[in-house]
Amino acid sequence: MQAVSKKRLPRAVREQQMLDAAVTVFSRAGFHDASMDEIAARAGISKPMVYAYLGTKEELFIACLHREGTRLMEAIVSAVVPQAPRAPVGSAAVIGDGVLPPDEQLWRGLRAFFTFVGDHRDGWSVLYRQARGQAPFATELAAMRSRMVDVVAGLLARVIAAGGRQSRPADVMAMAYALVGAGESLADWVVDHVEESPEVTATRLMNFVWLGAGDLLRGATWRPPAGGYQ
Amino acid sequence: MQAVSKKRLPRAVREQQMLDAAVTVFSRAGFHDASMDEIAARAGISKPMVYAYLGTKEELFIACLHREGTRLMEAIVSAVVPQAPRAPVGSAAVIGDGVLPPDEQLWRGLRAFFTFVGDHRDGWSVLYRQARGQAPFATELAAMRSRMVDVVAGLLARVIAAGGRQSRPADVMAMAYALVGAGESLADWVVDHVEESPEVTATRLMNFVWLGAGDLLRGATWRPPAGGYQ
DNA sequence: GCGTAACCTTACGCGCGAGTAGGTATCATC
DNA sequence: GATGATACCTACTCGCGCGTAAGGTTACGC
Repeated sequence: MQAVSKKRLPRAVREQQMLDAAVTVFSRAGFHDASMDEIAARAGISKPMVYAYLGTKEELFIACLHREGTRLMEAIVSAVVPQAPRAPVGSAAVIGDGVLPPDEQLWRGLRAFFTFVGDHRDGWSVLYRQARGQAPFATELAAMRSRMVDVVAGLLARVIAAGGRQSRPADVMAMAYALVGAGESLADWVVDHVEESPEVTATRLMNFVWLGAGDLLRGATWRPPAGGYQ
Repeated sequence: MQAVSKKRLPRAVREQQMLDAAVTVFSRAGFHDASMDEIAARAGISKPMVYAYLGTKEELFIACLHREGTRLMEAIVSAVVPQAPRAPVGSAAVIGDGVLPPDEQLWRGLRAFFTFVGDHRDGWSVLYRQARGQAPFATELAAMRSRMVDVVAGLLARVIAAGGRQSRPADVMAMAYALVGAGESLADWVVDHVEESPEVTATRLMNFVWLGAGDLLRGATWRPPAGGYQ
């Protein structure tokens, strides 16, 4: 028999096991259709333990959200910033003063992002498919998302400044939103298409975005024909 | 008293009232936390009626999904195609043979899209915030989304062909995915920021996308530096 | 004016799953 | 080898809300 980990384990270890199980189950079933019993079973533990360590179902979900979100952020930041990051994760300053040229920063960020999604499909699902919508979590997620957007917007602003041009904050913000959205959408694509490599996906988006951004930053502007489209 | 619609109403009318109520409630509470009683109450009717007309909670939600999705599609198609559309909604052929130049088509589509979202915030929420994730609806939504992507991809392909260039389908598809994702993301922005006009948002995205696409279609390509980034 | 079909109601059954009470085994340590 | 603490369990309660049974009431055909 040699039972598999029938031993008692310290709290910290069990908590991670529970979170692993929870992420898996939540990502498959969604918040409501996931049962605490199933999560407990998959973690090789009984239900009251989950309540003792991680609290309510809602608190458990938020814990998942936090862990996965932090991991994602860390993966991206440590890819973009050459040395080990010292400043707190998510602060725009970390990236703002990086020594790498902006296009390389962007590409590294994208590659890290798609790599993370490819390696943590379940985590990604929990974050961006489940948390959307459900009232208590939406705000939590929105906060994380807006950290992402700020980082990207900071990067774009820096590119623009480097080109010696002016830019209205609202425009930069919109660009950042669009870029983040494009990334999320392609991430979904990556989740469902195992064969696509993160590198290729990152390069594709980089092309799409950078060349667009390039033109914009050089001052080019598309606009409706003078008469307006009806 | 002159009771407000205490009268009996024909089925078709009641069904629409129920769907209106359902969309509102679902969008606020999410699928699971919405109660059939509340939906019935808001529709000014009692619960068994809902079951009699629209069936199960799940079926009701799908009905909402269909109605809102169809409306969105129709809004876009009828904006892009000059005359009243005759071909079935969502078929790529409707757009493929349009007489308008591609940039105008794209801009009209985007404007119609953001206008719809601005005017039907609840409907949009139901579609893209709730249906994501929940197993039974995800496929339903994915189908609609992929119709959108196909339409956009068709448009892009047409642009490329018009420029006399070749393109690999996978690249076009990825571009379409990115564009749709960017649109969705900006749509969320629009939902939460009432002050932003659909026109402005559409123009912003158009700039971002078209200038990017323009470069790409002219054969420009961004690529990592020869040595590769580490 | 009467049958009948469609509209609409009140009032309930019942399963499912979140959360808990209360108890047992193992470890650490002195 | 007692004492405390921490890891862990079985077996329950209980509320919530989906879905329905059974019965009233209005409109319309003839």
